[in-house]
Amino acid sequence: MSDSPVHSRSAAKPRGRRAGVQDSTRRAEILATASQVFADRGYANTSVRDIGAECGILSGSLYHHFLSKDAMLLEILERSMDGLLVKYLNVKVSTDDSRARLRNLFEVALSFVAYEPNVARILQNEFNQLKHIDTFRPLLNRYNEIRKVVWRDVLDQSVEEGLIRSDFDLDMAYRIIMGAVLSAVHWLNPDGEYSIGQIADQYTIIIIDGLHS
Amino acid sequence: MSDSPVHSRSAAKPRGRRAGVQDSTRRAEILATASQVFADRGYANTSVRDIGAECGILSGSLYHHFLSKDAMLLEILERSMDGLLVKYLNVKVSTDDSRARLRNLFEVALSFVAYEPNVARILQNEFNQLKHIDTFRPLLNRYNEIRKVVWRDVLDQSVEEGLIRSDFDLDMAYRIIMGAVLSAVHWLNPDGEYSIGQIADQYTIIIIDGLHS
DNA sequence: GTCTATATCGCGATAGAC
DNA sequence: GTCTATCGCGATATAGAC
Repeated sequence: MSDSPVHSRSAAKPRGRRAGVQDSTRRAEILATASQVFADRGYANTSVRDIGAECGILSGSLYHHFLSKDAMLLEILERSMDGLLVKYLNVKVSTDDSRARLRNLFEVALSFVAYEPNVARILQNEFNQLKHIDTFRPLLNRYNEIRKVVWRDVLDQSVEEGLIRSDFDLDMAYRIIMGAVLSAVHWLNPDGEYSIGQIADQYTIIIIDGLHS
Repeated sequence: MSDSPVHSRSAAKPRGRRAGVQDSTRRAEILATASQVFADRGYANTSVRDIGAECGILSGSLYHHFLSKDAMLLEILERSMDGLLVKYLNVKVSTDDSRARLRNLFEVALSFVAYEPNVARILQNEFNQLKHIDTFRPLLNRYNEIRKVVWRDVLDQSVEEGLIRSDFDLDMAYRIIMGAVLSAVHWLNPDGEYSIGQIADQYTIIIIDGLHS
């Protein structure tokens, strides 16, 4: 591709990385800062000037690293969702007991909320609008895989293995559960009164056993 | 009407209402349309030109009815939250049985989501940013009253009356429950497979009895 | 009550110097 | 890799004719 005339020219540049090769340093720093600002103010309310200011550079300089504001958000969300999917799948194949499997799913989800709160907040607040925009459609595949291959599959397993009653609409159960889990973005604090593991236990209790005395 | 000359001038205007007296007609129509657009595209992504277009008028004409775009959103949310609070309080004082009281709270909340979906979606997507903006602070009072006077009080009652186990952190229970209920904005359809009452029953089952078989 | 016309501002993005 | 400078556009809001 591009222009190497004879043999040469070939090793002249770690630049021209706009396509997607990662710096792993400055690029990642900027994305981390941008995540925070997007989460705090909302994507539409955040200007590239805001992001630049938080990074200590001017807005124009951001375009050396990224093609557009949209591209920044897309990269932030894609990376995080990929990591989340891997952790989910790991739990799915490595946990035998039905109740423990569900509990560990809770723990993965809650850890995501606790340790990538900015991404979690962006997804909670904006995903339902982003998913209709062409640029962000790649996120929908990941979302659907998490929904179907991870959660819905595990819920089906739980019915088969006798943990969950068979007369409850599992699509509704899934929606209620995900709503309960994702809403933790509004209050979960990794340094709070309870550990993530303890909170996963509480979710397991309320969802499987119920609150009755 | 307008200008009948003789006795006249005294009854010349239902206008000059900018302060807050309600038309109940055009004003309400515009607010209903605006709610829809705000919910669909997000508040920050909606221009006053968009709202005008959906109403069949030009953006400048909106300022005859409202002081600003912010004022439109505030009025939409205040009205709805006031109505919701009234319905909640009615359930609280009129239901004796502990389990039924909780179920009826679910039904009020789910009806709100089903029949005022635009407001519910706006609140779900934007409340956490709006609550930090001075203009929208009046909403926080209503939110806190719903949280404390309605839900938290009823949960306390439920423990006292023996419905709910006493070893569960009720603040966490409240947050989990509200997350589960509000997430219904993403899927609840009043003409869907289940009635609102049936869905309230399902919520009661999953929260009180649990999903175990 | 709506339209015409416009003021004023901040946005995303670009080009080229350094 | 960042800055200087700026383009072109669309945003909220206003003033006054009709």
